[in-house]
Amino acid sequence: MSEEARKQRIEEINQMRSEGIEPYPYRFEKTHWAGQIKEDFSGLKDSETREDITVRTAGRVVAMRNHGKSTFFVLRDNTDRIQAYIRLDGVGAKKFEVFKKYVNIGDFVGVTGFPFKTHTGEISIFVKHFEILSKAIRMMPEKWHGVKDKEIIYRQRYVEMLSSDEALERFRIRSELFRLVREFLQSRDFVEVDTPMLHYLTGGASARPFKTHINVFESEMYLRIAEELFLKRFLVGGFERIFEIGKNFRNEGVSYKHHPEFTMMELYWAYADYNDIMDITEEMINYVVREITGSEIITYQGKEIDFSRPWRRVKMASFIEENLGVDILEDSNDEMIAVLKKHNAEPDIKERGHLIEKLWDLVEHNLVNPTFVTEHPVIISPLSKIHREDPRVTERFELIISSMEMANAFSELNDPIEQCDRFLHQAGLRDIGDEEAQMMDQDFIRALEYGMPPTGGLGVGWDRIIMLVTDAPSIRDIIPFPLVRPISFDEEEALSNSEE
RNA sequence: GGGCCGUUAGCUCAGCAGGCAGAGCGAUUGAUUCUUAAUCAAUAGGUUGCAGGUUCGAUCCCUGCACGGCUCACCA
Repeated sequence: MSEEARKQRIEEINQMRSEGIEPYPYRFEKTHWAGQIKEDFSGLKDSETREDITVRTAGRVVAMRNHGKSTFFVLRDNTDRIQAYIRLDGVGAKKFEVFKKYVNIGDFVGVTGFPFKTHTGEISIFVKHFEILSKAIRMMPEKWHGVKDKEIIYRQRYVEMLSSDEALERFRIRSELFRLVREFLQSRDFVEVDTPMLHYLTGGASARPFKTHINVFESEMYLRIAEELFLKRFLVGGFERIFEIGKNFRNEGVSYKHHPEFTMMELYWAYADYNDIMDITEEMINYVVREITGSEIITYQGKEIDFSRPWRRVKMASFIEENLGVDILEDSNDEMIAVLKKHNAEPDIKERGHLIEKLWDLVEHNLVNPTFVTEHPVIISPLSKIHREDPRVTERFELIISSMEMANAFSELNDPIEQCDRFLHQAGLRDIGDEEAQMMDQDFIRALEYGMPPTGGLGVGWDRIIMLVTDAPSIRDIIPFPLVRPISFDEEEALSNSEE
């Protein structure tokens, strides 16, 4: 039937044109948003009209209640919904017929009229003129349950958005969050820069990259897994406070907190160290959360998360030792393997760094409130400076909230000789089959040889913060168009049903 | 990749110990000039995800596949 309904709509459109009505006109001038009208005229008394005022607004028709010679319908725009009231003696018999015949739920309509409040107290527009602005030929989802099918929600996000104010709000918050982050950083003299997404070498993180190929240079390329190494070249060049917000790509698993394409922000602050970065991270995330949710304490998936400062700080080695009784700084690999075996979490590669990462994974889920985990061993931190007081660890922290790693930061290693050694160690890992180990980047070393100021750097996975502030259970819920398994359009149409 | 669950009308969902496939919304037609999940009357709408098997007969039982969700593994 949907197919039949669609054909009927197409037939209607032809009919409209034959009557000289354009179903897809070019523009409409709004004087008010729906939300504005509600706000501006909230003071009206029931049944009060303001015929002296003319408002013009437009949106999608999301509800229609026909009464014969009058009709109530609801327009939804990007601010709110507003009720409109059209009646025969308001627009004339001819136009009223056009409305009844051609305006359906789902169409975009522009109206001109005056504001009034109904007997029952709803601010509405009394329609004097209306224009059909765009005809929809597919049927809208169910009006109060909306779309629940995850398949439609992820593959046809526009359908979720057009039928769910909550979905619209979720993505509005996403945008608002990045606006707040920029505002926060710009007010502290950080400059937004951008670096390439196509790399000949991957670095700055441990992850498997997506491979691609560039025809002009007949060379293999990778989509970036981090911004880090290019941003540091900015520091060599003379920038002192920079940040970049952009997509990174990691050719790895998908889970509620992992998505192959995600939005990362990196920030570099010359003459600062990881303690300064910890402070600014705390301040920035606390600010963003407060601005968006209005509170320092939020509920995420039924759990309370308290963002009030200062945040807890724990040393990685102490935290692991407290929870698992193994010392990642002093105990032997065999001792660590024994503990991992007990938890059935032995990694494939029995190299010390991997063992430490594995042990960490076992305890990470114990952290709900924002917690800085600090002083990571040197072996798993190839881009961090050695700790000024303990040569076994680095000046590094990760921020954990709700068992998710939200940020990673360190006093950036700027000693070119040592950086070269660290890369060599990573290269050794690649040789023993670690596809995630970093590649030697000789141009980056060369850049460091020209001198980079002491610098604190930070990476934040904002997608996950957005999950928290929107109470979204999965990262796919806050990425507007998440990656989905490809299926042919025919199959997809079979799912949403319709078509040819 | 493993385990569990799911896929029925455009949407949200029922259903059947194997026996002509249902409701609400939405759509169409009609009535209705203050409704708001409007109301009332009528109509249309389905290869029950796909392919096999068992059976007189399968939406239902079995197998395989596709897609999705959760979870474990993997992974910042």
